[in-house]
Amino acid sequence: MFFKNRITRFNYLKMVSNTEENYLKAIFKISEKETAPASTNAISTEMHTSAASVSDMIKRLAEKDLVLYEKWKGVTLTKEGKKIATNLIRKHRLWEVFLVDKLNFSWDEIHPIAEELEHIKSTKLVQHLDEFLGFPKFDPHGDPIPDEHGNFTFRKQVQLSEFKKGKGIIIGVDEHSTQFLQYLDRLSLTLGTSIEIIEVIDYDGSVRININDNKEQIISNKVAKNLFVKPI
Amino acid sequence: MFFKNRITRFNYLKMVSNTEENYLKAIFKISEKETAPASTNAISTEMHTSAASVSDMIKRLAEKDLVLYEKWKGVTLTKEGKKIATNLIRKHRLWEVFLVDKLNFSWDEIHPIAEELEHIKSTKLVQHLDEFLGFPKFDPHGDPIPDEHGNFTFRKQVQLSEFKKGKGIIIGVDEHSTQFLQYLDRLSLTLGTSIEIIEVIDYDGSVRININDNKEQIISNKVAKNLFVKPI
DNA sequence: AAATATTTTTAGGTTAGTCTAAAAATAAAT
DNA sequence: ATTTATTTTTAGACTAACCTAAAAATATTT
Ligand SMILES: [Mn+2]
Ligand SMILES: [Mn+2]
Ligand SMILES: [Mn+2]
Ligand SMILES: [Mn+2]
Repeated sequence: MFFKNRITRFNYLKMVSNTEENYLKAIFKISEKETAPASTNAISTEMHTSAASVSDMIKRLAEKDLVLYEKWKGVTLTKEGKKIATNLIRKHRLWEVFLVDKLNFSWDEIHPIAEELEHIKSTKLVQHLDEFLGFPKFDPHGDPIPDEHGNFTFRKQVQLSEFKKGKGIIIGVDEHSTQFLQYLDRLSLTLGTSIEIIEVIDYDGSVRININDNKEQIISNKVAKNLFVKPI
Repeated sequence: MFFKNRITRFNYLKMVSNTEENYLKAIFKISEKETAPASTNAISTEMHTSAASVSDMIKRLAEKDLVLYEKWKGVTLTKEGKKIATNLIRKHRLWEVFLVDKLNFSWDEIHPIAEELEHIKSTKLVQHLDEFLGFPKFDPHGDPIPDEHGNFTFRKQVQLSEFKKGKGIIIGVDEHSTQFLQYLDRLSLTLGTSIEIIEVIDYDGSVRININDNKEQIISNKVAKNLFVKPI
């Protein structure tokens, strides 16, 4: 194959498959929670593949300078790898906004579709989509949408389970399963809902709350742990 | 692998890859122009793959009952294969409408993006997209968008090169290359433009036309062949 | 410190989708 | 009717992405 210029050749060599993108995203997500390098096992759990497959893939990614890898010592993303991962997350979350805001999907059914849409390659498409959506900073689950440079908007948020007293507004969820999100709908615990803590029950960590100043409700510790709240 | 019910098992067996979808679409397109079964060579040209690869793939598609195939005799789509192909075309053209109408792309840059988007699987997504776009019947190139049953809207159209006298409106193009479409933009020959034939030049089949009743222009026979016109 | 358990890597194999080269069948030309 | 050209199929090989089973390294218990 012949290349007219260095840039084309460079891009060709850096060509990344959908699968490789997914691995990079998995490593990024693991690195968000842990400071240590991502372990083979952690990646294999996230990707639902065998540890052997992960070892294989890690080598390919290291070969392409997308991760730093030393045998037995786990893996970290390079600048280039991180860029691909955050861009994938950016696309995923923008498409989720599109599905909810424009196509009237509900927040519990969008994730698997965005999982496909995130791999569409055109950068112009992403820019136009971003503009069409009004440059949203958060997705329908309250997760921040990185900008084109990979910078996330931070905001102070607390797990409801750690929120001992006072009022707050639900601004995010830490679990994205359909089951959990539909249960939240049933409890009217959607994003933007205001919550007041009435009582934290010592016995099991359940929380008695007042929703939108008009309905009292007890929610389990597990639910409380998966809700992010902004104190007001 | 264990299946709880017949339907799941059925769908699993009928699982079709992106590549298989692309082959089915190629066969469909060939069959639109020719009544005879699609030849291996025709498919290999359309798919930019070797004839050997096509022979291989054809066997797999026949195994899945998506095409009828007899060695040396070419291939035709089964009902099931045709359904997959038309659905793919439906998705492709709906996404093209989305890109132009909602994201302000121009008609010459949308095809390769739609080539990726057409493989997104959710049928609910297609329904919602269709509704969001106002149930369009034609895409930005004037090609008909099949409905969910695979039925195309037909309309009478003539190649401009066959249109000897009188007035008409441009309603479609037979070539979708960026180069051709950008050239049409330069000539102001976009969809909806009215055209009057002034003269057909015997020597090389060029056509002298009047565009929107205000500009005379000579266009080559090659351009005229690739423009579809509705007489008025 | 040894024994045991866990994690990670290697070895070897599979499938989808591609290729080139060569053989077989069909079509066209003499 | 032969010969020649074209088309199609087969044979054999390659890569990406997966797998299981076994070996090697590291971590945890006793
Ligand atoms: Mn998601
Ligand atoms: Mn999300
Ligand atoms: Mn197109
Ligand atoms: Mn089109």
